[in-house]
Amino acid sequence: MVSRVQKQKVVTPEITRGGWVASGVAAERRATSDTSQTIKAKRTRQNLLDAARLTFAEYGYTQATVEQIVATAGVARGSFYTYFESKLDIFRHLVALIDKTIEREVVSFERRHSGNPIDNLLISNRNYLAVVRANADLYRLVEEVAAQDSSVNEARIRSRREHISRVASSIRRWQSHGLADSTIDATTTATALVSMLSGVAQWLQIGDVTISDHDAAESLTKIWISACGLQSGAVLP
Amino acid sequence: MVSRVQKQKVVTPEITRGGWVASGVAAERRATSDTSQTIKAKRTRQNLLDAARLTFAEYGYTQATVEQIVATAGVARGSFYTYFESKLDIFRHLVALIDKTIEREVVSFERRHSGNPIDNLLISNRNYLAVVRANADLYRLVEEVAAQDSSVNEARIRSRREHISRVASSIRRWQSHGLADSTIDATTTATALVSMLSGVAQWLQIGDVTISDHDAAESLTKIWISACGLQSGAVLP
Amino acid sequence: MVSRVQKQKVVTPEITRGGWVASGVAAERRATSDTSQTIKAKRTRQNLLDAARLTFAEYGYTQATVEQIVATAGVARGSFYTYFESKLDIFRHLVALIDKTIEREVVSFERRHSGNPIDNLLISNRNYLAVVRANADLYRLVEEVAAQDSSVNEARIRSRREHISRVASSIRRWQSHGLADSTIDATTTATALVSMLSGVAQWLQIGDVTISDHDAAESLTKIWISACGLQSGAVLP
Amino acid sequence: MVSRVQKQKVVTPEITRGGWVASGVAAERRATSDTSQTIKAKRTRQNLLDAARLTFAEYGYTQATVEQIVATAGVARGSFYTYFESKLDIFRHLVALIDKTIEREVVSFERRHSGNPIDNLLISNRNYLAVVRANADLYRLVEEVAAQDSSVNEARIRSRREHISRVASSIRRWQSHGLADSTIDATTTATALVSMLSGVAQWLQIGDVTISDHDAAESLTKIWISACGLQSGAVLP
DNA sequence: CATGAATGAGTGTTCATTCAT
DNA sequence: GATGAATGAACACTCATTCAT
Repeated sequence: MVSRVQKQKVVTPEITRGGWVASGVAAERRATSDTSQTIKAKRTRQNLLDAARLTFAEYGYTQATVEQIVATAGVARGSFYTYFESKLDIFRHLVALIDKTIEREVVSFERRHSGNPIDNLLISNRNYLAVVRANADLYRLVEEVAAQDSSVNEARIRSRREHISRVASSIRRWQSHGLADSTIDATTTATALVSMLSGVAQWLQIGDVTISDHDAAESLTKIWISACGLQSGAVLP
Repeated sequence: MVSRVQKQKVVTPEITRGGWVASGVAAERRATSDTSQTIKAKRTRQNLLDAARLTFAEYGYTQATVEQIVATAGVARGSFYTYFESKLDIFRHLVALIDKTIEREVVSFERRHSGNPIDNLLISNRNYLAVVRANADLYRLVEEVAAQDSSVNEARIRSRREHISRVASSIRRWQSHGLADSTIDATTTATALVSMLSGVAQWLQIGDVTISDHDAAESLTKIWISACGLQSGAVLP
Repeated sequence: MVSRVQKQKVVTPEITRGGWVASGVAAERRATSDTSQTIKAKRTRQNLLDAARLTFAEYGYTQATVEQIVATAGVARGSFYTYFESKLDIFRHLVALIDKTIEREVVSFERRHSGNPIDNLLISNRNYLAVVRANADLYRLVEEVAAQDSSVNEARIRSRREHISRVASSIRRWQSHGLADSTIDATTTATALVSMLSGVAQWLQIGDVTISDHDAAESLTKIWISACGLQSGAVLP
Repeated sequence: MVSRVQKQKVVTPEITRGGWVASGVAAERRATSDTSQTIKAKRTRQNLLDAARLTFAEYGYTQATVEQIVATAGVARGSFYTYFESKLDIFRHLVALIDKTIEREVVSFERRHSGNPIDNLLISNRNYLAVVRANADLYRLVEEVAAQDSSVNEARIRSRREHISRVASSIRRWQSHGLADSTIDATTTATALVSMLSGVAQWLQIGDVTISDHDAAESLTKIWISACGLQSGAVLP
């Protein structure tokens, strides 16, 4: 599958590193702008990111226009392309920021090989819910853009796969230490639990639900524990 | 008096019994087409639905064009509007067909008040996975379109809410018969389990996973059982 | 929330200070273009106005296409919408220019409270015929567009009503100074005379008539004088 | 200038009697339907004419659709073309009916060579106002269609020219009998008076005016008399 | 570096007219 | 003669992207 979102006006595409490369003067500037960023430039770039986020959140990816973004950012239309290749590009940058947050807030706890598994689980679930809720506006859009662009779609799938994989590892670790039910299939269970976690996280935003993050994390973790047959007092060495 | 010069493309939505009503010339034809449909007309309509499904599946909603749909269906461009108001309209018709299937294949088992709850659960979960898998192409698109159209978005939310509500009812029924853990919150648990179910269902399609529907249904049902503290031998009167 | 999928071509008119306000991307550009206009921009805009006039004159409003206009102007299709909301919008701009001319060339003489009424009348009638003849191509189209768009229709009616009203005032002023027949009804007579004036003005263009503007103005003024019973030597103080 | 309204789908035009000729099965039926009209056919045809009139009056010519007409008439879409060549064709038939009425109600009085000229004038003016008022809905549309179709435009011009010509003849006849001012130019005066008459007639409809037909006819005739210098007691032999 | 005018391919939708049934 | 499904040319309008100034 090839990205179809950026089809407009791409006249002479040149392949590099498996993707499209921009041409034109703004592109040349972008190439250098990574290294030499004045303070003002950084601020403009950030303004655009903030504006894009607001605009995407309000109108969705497809309906949002570059014009709206630059108007919100208070810069000229052409300046957008000084900092970002395309509408899709700025969206990917936005999503990348969330991924970093997840890595920082959640993954470290999932991976923690020591301490009380249940405590770690509760913390990571709680943080996950918090991060997703804080970025709910963008999360929804990932689904939208994934349907339109293969690179975003693949990134989304990869991210989910890694999440499942990390959770499956944890389960196997627990099993190997006799802390979890050894009869369950780690991958299948991880798939179910990750689906549950992210599904609930998103539903909390859009469903207008009365469940608090705190209660949700408690309940999810309880289900998680019973699904894995985790021993409550267990501690990893 | 209202300006009529700019009538082209101006959609004047009028609400009736909770839906949209068509306006314009083709609309007048459509209005009567429900009652008096030639065999040929029915065939053309079905061709368009099939073609739309294929096209949407391949290109996504946004990228798919009416032109592609009619080309696939082998009819003239204008014929599309003899049967459907718009691209969005045909999409909604497509989705409505799935909803009917779900109602038929799944809901009846969820609602079943008698028999072995676990057996009913396994059947309904299995059917749900099958239906979603069979319609995975469209399911993905619902997310995409929901981001662009409020009516689809609301339908999606309503559908999810009802699903959760049905499951919560089941849990409460089990609890009242002493078959399930009475300490869990029915709604929260139902939210988690429904999220898990639909999350897994979709992931099975897009994740290129090796888990079979059968194994997935088994595992999900097991988690479901343990989450609710369902007694394995239990039978509703 | 409102459906956003069908946004293409959906015109969402919002009333402000008695006019239409633009929406959409090009509209945002247009909004500011009044204040900050490059020389190049001004030229392009004028090119479009000129081209539109030629195209409308040759093909009529309905039959003229934006494509023809931009081809004549030598600009890209999209540029049209940088400067004008729609085909109707550019038409209204064109008509507004004539209205200004009429105001400048004719109304001032009608309103003149001093001097020889007959001289003022002759001048204003002569100028009116000249202005209408010079803009005959557009005047015809106003009738066409008025049948299709209420705002143009209302503007046309308002304009005529004001014209009649101005003439009726003149007649009353003459009557109050004893210069005109006091038995005639000012409004009815004004209606007749204005109808005559504008009717003749248009007929001179389309009727392929041999009457010169000069003779026409003389004759019309003579009829006007006799209809009002104006004293030939009369002078307003 | 060539008619541009009927441009759609005219594939193989054949010229006859200076116009376009229809092709296709409906056309063949039309060819014979003039001679062999069953009662039912006549009724259907009349229904279509009535429906077209209502539809045109409400939506204007351009905005009215054949679909609306047939829906109002309660016949099938295809049946329209059994009776009329095109949308334009039915419009011309409608206009022709008015022309006949004018001929019957007005022209005979204008042409009357005997009796009191002033009485004849008053009657013909009164009738003219009445006829135009009764057909005001269509009269407006003639202007609209004339801008789009040369045949209607030419018919309109011819009609006006004949009107002026008839009035000019009357004036000359009066002059030759010493009943009217011999110094005025008959054609120029006729042009002015006819413009006044038809201008007022239309304005009475659209201007939301309080002047009654009766008063209008009186005033117009008075102006007419003074413009021609008609002797009040004069009688043609 | 910023600007904003210019671009033009692309899209959904309309509707007069035809013609198989 | 009636029907109404099918047709397809035509059109207004959008907006991501480019590039001269």
